[in-house]
Amino acid sequence: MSNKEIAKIFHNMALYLEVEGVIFKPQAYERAAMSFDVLSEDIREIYKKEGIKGIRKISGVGESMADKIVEYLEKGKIKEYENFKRKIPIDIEELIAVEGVGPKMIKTLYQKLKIKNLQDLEKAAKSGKIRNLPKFGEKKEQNILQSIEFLKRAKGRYLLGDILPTVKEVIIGLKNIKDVKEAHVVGSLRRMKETIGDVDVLVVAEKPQKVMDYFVSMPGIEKILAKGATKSSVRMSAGFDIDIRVVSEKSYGSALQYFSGSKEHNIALRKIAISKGLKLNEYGLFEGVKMIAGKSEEEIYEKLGMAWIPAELRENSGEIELAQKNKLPELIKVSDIKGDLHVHSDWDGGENSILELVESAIKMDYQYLGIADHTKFLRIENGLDEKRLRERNKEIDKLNFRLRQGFGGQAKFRILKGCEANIMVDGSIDIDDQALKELDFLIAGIHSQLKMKKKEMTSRIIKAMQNPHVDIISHPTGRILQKRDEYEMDFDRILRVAKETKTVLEINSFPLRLDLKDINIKKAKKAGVKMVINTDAHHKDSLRLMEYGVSQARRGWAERTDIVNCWPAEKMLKMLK
DNA sequence: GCCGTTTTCGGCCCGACTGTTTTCAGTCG
Repeated sequence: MSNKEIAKIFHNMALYLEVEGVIFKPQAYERAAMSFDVLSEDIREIYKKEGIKGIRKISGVGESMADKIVEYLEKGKIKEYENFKRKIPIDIEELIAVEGVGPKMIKTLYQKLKIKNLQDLEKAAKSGKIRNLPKFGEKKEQNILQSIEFLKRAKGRYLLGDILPTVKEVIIGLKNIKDVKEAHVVGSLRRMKETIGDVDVLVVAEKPQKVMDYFVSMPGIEKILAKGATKSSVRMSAGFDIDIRVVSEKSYGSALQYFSGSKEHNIALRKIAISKGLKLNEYGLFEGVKMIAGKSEEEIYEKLGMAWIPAELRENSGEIELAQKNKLPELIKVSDIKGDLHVHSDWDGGENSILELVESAIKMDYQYLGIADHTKFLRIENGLDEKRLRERNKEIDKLNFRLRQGFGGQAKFRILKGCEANIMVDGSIDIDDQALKELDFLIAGIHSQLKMKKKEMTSRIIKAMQNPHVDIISHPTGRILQKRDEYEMDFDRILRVAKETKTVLEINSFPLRLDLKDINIKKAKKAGVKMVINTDAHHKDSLRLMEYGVSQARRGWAERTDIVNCWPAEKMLKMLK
């Protein structure tokens, strides 16, 4: 997919321009990069079909950017971008990832201390050179070091949401090869972990050579790391590695099982095998030298005396014991989702009109869509005040009326009136009670003052949950993957109050958030707290991100009873305050 | 560099917070 590559180049162009101190252009490039990111059609295909005219139609792309895209598609590089890289030989992406460091600081750091990358920055900070720079001080130096520590922990891992779309295409490509019988992703990606180290793919094929030839010549490859007869490895231009292995049909199940992990799960399984006088490895399940299972995963788990276990559960955290008793949870699926309750329209900072969002939701077979625009505190997102909120509600009423007519008078699809209000420092909500009463549901979330002490932050959220209008807490722990940790808070206490006040906690599907995370979902389920899986989409195409939230819910053992947007609309609305 | 129900030029989401200042620049969302 060329979209991600082009988005990245434009994003980097924006960064270079910002370091240069150019005004307005960076935002233009950033906006275009975001368009590419959410575009459902491949830019290369658009160009093939409609030429440069089609490119110009992409939102935020004008004459100059369209030329640059064509230049990239035809020649593989953009001259102006290459010039930037030469002129400013800094790893801006790496440095900007440090929280508290922005374009201006990067410029100063380069000019005064020749800092080009994270390593240089850490060295300078550790030797106390940063504090003496103008506008810098000891505190800033400390913050930089702290932030670098966080980044280091995340290094070498990639977001599930960045990897999965590419790997899905790889699997489709492999399955298209004649005589390929099976192709499946394994490893942490199959278990849908929120971040992935590298990708492993398993293939069954008559002629492994053909598979290897195809694999090392796929689009999007940066370099071939190894090419063998049945095992190869490539690095994608997005940075991550994909390993492929061709296995025999009779060992496919055991190879799937073995390479899917987790390590802990597999160790536990092998111990069970030993206790039954058997041996389990990637080639099969053996009784002495006789292979008694291996073709499918199901037969391996069966012979080990348990039910087949969904990959998301394989962490050796109780799933094996339940599988032995045949009492595994019935995990939710994407197809169980009946609607999305956290979608931003163009009434706030979203990209699409309510109607456009609704059309996408209907295509996804949803029964309802909850519009949750920001409220007035978030000026940057053009948050709604009481007056504009009412105007928006009127539009929703009109659309609902039209929808009923379209469905012959039946309410087959409905738009729900909501908003994502802000939880202020004292736990209050940034908008009038009267306006809140007119909504179908209210989400409240924290968007400022993230660094409060544990006790204060806990009380702040608790106070919000005790508000009789607050139905849902959005992205409850506030983490941003690979950037910042959860807020300091007493999560167990928050769960108790959520249960008491019947407040629903959100599982935010945005790939950078995935908040609640798997462990917290499991805790919430255990505490009897209900959850909702939302996308937080700011664009109609982002409604598809639902898959990521569902995957984390599955990792957290969630069943249909735990997730309110798996319920029919009426039942869900009755549950909300 | 993009965009247009104030249209081919002149705008461009903007307030809060932090750390460093002694009146504000830089970052964040």
